[in-house]
Amino acid sequence: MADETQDLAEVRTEKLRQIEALGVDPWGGRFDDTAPIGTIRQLPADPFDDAKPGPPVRAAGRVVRYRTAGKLLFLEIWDQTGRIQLMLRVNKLTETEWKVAQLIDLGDLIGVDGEFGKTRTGELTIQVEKLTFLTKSLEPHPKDVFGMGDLEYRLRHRYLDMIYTPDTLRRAHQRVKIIRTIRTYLDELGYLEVETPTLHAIAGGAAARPFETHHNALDIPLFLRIALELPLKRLLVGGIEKVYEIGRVFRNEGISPRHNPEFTMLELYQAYGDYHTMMDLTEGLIVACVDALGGGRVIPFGEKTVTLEPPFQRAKYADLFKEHVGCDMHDEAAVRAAARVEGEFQGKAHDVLVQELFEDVVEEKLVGPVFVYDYPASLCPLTKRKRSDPRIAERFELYVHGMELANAYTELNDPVTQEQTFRQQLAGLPAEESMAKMDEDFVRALRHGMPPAGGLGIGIDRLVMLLTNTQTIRDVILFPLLRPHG
RNA sequence: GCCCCGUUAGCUCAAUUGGCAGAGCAGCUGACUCUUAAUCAGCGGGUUUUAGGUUCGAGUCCUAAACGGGGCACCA
Repeated sequence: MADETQDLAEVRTEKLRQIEALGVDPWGGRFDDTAPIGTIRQLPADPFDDAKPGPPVRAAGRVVRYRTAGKLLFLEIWDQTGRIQLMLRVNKLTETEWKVAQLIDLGDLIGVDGEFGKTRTGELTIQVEKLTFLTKSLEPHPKDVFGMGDLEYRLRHRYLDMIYTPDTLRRAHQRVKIIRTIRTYLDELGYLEVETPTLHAIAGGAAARPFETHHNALDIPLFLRIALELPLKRLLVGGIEKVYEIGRVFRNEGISPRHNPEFTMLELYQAYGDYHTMMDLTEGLIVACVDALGGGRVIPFGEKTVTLEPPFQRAKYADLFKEHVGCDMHDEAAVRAAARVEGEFQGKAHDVLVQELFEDVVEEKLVGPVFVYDYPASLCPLTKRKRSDPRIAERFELYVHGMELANAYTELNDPVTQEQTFRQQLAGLPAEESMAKMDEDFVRALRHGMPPAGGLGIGIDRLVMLLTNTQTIRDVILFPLLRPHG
């Protein structure tokens, strides 16, 4: 049959026809009451002995190895809890089952009933008494065992990556565990989880280019949200005193190991709190996540190590600036001089230069975890100013190894100041780059009285990167954005 | 948007100075009732990402494009 050149997929299609010809459905069906392979492997295993059969088991999974030995056939099947070897013997199966077994390819899905035990060489094995074919794989799978090398191939075939790169599936499970831990933690503190719109008439709450779309019936432009902030604050006005949302936000910007155009944010707001409230909460939340993963509080991150042991360091922005840049952040002449040394563009507003110096000079030195607090006010249009120093906003960011993990404010609840900062362009920037867009409806909400509050945002993807020792955001998002490819 | 690098069999990778496009795994045929990265014997498998160019001759050199990676810009 194969004396002609045949595509690998054609060979599989031919086997599919042969399975059908044996009266077996190659696409399978309901197969109940299987045990996870990981559970089966925990059962007591004795060498096979027909006089003393081992425990009966039923399993299903994907065939990842196939070895023939004459009238014996060894397979391994995989499910997300593990792998196990199957032993098929010609005299234990029906003629049809044995013929079907000869037509199995790597990647096919099968179900088995049999006896659990050990082979002579000690391998945990199911000796198969009944073989149920569940699904034919018509495409060849990448080779097993050595893993997959090409990142593009892995990303474009994530389902294969999940099967053949164990870390990929492990990270997907850890991500779920982290998010579930966050929900449980906040729920127990009395926070109410809500869902707010992803389609916004004004893309506010952050400074980022939005994705644009259009609603046909209303004939209006709409934007995918770039932040969760403004709807959640309206809920504070409405009386939900502790509120949070975990949701997707969209920013029409560059892609990098730390940026995906759509990513998952946690934002939460607590009435009558402030940014110090949020520091304590952030610390508790992250430690709860670390503990949930069960790998201890000292975790590897790339070549480095992170110690997530509370209390985290807390450092004033101005002090760090003074320490690493070498001058007072409020000293305009000195800041300009320092900026010149760093090659920063002159003519920018003072606070912009301060922030650029901070990002260029200070950030990389922050090992963390460290709460950096008290930011230059003009960079923070949604943040309350310090009563004692209006140049300073009550904001913190949490840094770990130069990565921003969390961002929090004492929320600005003064509608007059809010309207001013919305109208005020950040000096030196054109209108479309303004940090915040005028949202009159939001200001109106504030005018009805928003309680003083603390607010917090955490980039979930980056948190998962940190806690799962992953160096690229593409590997904590199952389907990161790629350019479509034939 | 800019700069640098990569793309060879289903998968992972070789190919010297520009000189016959190869290996392992996977696949196919056969042997084998305890294998396990099985083994043994044999057989197939390629528009070297694409389109041009230079050359007697291009996987290799040149130009452009596609896709990807890293960096920059953007990302308060």
